[in-house]
Amino acid sequence: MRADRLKLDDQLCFALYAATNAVTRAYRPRLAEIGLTYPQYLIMLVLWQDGPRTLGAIARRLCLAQNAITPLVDRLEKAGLVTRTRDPADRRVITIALTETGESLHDGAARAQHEVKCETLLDEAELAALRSTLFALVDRMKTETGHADIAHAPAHPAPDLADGG
Amino acid sequence: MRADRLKLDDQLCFALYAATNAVTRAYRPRLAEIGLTYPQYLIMLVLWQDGPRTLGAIARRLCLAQNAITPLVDRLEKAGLVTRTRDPADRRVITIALTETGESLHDGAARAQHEVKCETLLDEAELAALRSTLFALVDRMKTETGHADIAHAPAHPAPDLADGG
DNA sequence: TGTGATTACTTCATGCGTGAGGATTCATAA
DNA sequence: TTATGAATCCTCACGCATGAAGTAATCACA
Repeated sequence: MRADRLKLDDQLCFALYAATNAVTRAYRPRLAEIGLTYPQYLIMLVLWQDGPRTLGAIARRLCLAQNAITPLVDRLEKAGLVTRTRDPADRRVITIALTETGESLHDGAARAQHEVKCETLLDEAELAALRSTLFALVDRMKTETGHADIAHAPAHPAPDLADGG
Repeated sequence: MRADRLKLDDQLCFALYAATNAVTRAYRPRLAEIGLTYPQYLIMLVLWQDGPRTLGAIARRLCLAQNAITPLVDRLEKAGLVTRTRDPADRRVITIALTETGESLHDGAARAQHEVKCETLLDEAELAALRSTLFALVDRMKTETGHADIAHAPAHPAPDLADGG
């Protein structure tokens, strides 16, 4: 075995992959209680925080391609959590807005988020540090790779020192 | 809008999710050149580093359920990169081993890994720090959640100060 | 006015990760 | 020997992310 051989535990990508899987797995059963999957929860987060948004705006916010969002919104719409409205001024655009039912799920989601945050055993400062390191990495990778669909998304703002599961 | 409202950019989970997606996207076209997807690359990493392993051992190493590994190995086998051998002593067990072709892909993978590592714009110390933070998080989440299939996997060793894309 | 490019969204095929369920094999002990 | 339980792997259905391709509406501009 050569010395310059790749090692799994040296890979940042694997650390990220495993950590993301672990956190998502922690969310799964808790979000299932309020009828959400994890990516659906991310869309709800955008709507809870920002209010009604177009499909493209949601995609850019989550650093995903639009065709990843379409079927998620389909399911949220079927579940009665959001509405799709075509903009009369520009009929290409579709605006996604929360229904009252969708709005009402916020507290249950906040409980799930709090529980997962506690499971990480990280304090607020550690959470904030890790978060900002990761968002900075995301911003660099975004401009480097130049993925057509998401390259022009705005950089992540420096988040304040609160929350974070 | 209430003050205790969930905010997307406060969520560690989203930072992880976005960072993992970004890094995986950076790998995708480079791994495609040698005919691998990203999860297939992870399996190859295990085999390059550890040598022949059972299907269950690979799953535990990658913190995944076995049924996630089966179809990956199917594709690697069809591509002629690995072989499946049933253990004659315990016929439940299937050992996965690299073929010469599979072995020969290491250098191309190392090149992809190096390029992605450079794209992160992190130096070795930063890479190592982030990696160990994330692996520590993984270990805590693993024991907390107690996912049946992966709970008893060995803890990640402290990785040395080399490499890491 | 009309032509071509662009934008916003959708559809489809492919590969992945999860949970539920099943088949085979092995270990243990009544 | 047979029954019980556990271990190992596979199959299937579902939801998600990507790339390629398509549709419809809008914009730029000659």
